[in-house]
Amino acid sequence: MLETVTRMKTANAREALLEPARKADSEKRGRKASKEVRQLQLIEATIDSLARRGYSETTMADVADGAGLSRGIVNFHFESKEKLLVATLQHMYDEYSAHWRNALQRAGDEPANQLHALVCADFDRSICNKRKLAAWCAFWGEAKSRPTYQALSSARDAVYQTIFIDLCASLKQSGGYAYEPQVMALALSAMLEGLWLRLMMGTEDTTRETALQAANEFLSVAFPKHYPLKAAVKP
Amino acid sequence: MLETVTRMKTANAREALLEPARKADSEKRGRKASKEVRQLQLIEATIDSLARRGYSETTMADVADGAGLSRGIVNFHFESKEKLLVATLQHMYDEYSAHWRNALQRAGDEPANQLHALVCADFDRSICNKRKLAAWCAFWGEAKSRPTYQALSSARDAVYQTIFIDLCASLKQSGGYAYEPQVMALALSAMLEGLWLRLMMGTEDTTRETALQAANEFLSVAFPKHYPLKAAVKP
DNA sequence: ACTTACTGAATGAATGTTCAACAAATGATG
DNA sequence: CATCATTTGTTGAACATTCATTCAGTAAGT
Repeated sequence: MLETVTRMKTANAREALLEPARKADSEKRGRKASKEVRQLQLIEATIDSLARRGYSETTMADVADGAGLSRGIVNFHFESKEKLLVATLQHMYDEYSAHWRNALQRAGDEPANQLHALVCADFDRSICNKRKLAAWCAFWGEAKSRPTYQALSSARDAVYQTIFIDLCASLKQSGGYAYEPQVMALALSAMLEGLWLRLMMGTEDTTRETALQAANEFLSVAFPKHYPLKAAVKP
Repeated sequence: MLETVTRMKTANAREALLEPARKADSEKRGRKASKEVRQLQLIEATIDSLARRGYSETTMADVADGAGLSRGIVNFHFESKEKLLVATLQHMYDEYSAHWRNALQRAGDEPANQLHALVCADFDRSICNKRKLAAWCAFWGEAKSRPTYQALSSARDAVYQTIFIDLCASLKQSGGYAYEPQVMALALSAMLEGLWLRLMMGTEDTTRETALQAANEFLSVAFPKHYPLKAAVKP
């Protein structure tokens, strides 16, 4: 009605699966697509809305419009707004989790490389961009008063923290440092989150590059034997 | 205008300031109180509501109830909900700003002492408590999509950051360190914000004491000549 | 008497949810 | 293969609720 209706077959559905966030305004409002595709599509539209308007201004209508679908659609695929938001948070959590686990695996067995890989992973474009950071922050703002969000909202959860502590302990032993691993791991992970917050706020003095630079500087002063200080960056 | 609200000093105002969250159902709903007292009272009730229910669930009715006043009261003292929230954020900003400026002034002329004082100030009970942190985070979650909040929402603003950079530069010179002051200042201030975020989330592994400990550990590894590593202590 | 602070019911706008109707895919049947 | 039946996905209007705002009225202070 709003747009011309075109027949959409399985080929198009597959295409939509590969490009779920596309703005394609032509075929989307068509007919069928697999349940998973539609849900993904709605979740992406939710992230968009969160990033654009913030948590409190994100409405079902805006999500539906953003996906190019009708108003009632969200309640069909997700039971309620609340459940849509939980699913969205879960999706972001899964994505983030998979990302750092993958980075860790590719880093080999050397603890110093592993820690560096984790730090770098945090500032990867696929994870660390305005849209996603804004969505994360929208959830953070509500997490304290919503038990359901709390568990998922700290992207860097207990497992992540444990790995950080273990890595710090390894480096301490091999480098002969004096600090307490738990304390250093807390300082490090807190700094990473703080840099995210800075990036999200969008003060122009902090970019993804300078944030990564600051994180590396931290590694250099905390673990000088493993990350010798020199110019790792360019202007 | 908004600043004058937070800067009032009648006897009644001070009394209300000391016991802002009081439930007193007897005298409050009574009749008169100075305009400033009422506004302060409503701002405190707003912080309560933000901390208890989060930004999106904070309603005018809840604020009015929390203050023990009638429904229409907020629109009388503040023109709208939006303006109430801006005034609340401004109030928190002023308070935070005054706090670290005061700490800086008391620290004397030694840069090392000044930096340490700023770090400690961040974890002072009067500033760093569940209620206030939750309110900060509520605003952070909305800041990106609200220009009005953006300027005020980064409690540690441009001035603060400049002071950090200058202090890092001073310490670099007197200690002969190799880092770039800007980068180190960013790492440090980001870590402080990240620790706040942790505290706010309320994961039980992070307390005000362990957060301060982590911050001091950072100072020790970044500026070893100025903060020799040993028992990190509290004020 | 006059001003100022305050009340609380009324109002209207915004928004999440429901649902009856509809359309597309799939399956069944001859 | 054509036709009908059933299931599944989708729509959009109607509904109910929540909530910010308004305002006429009231009471306290001066």
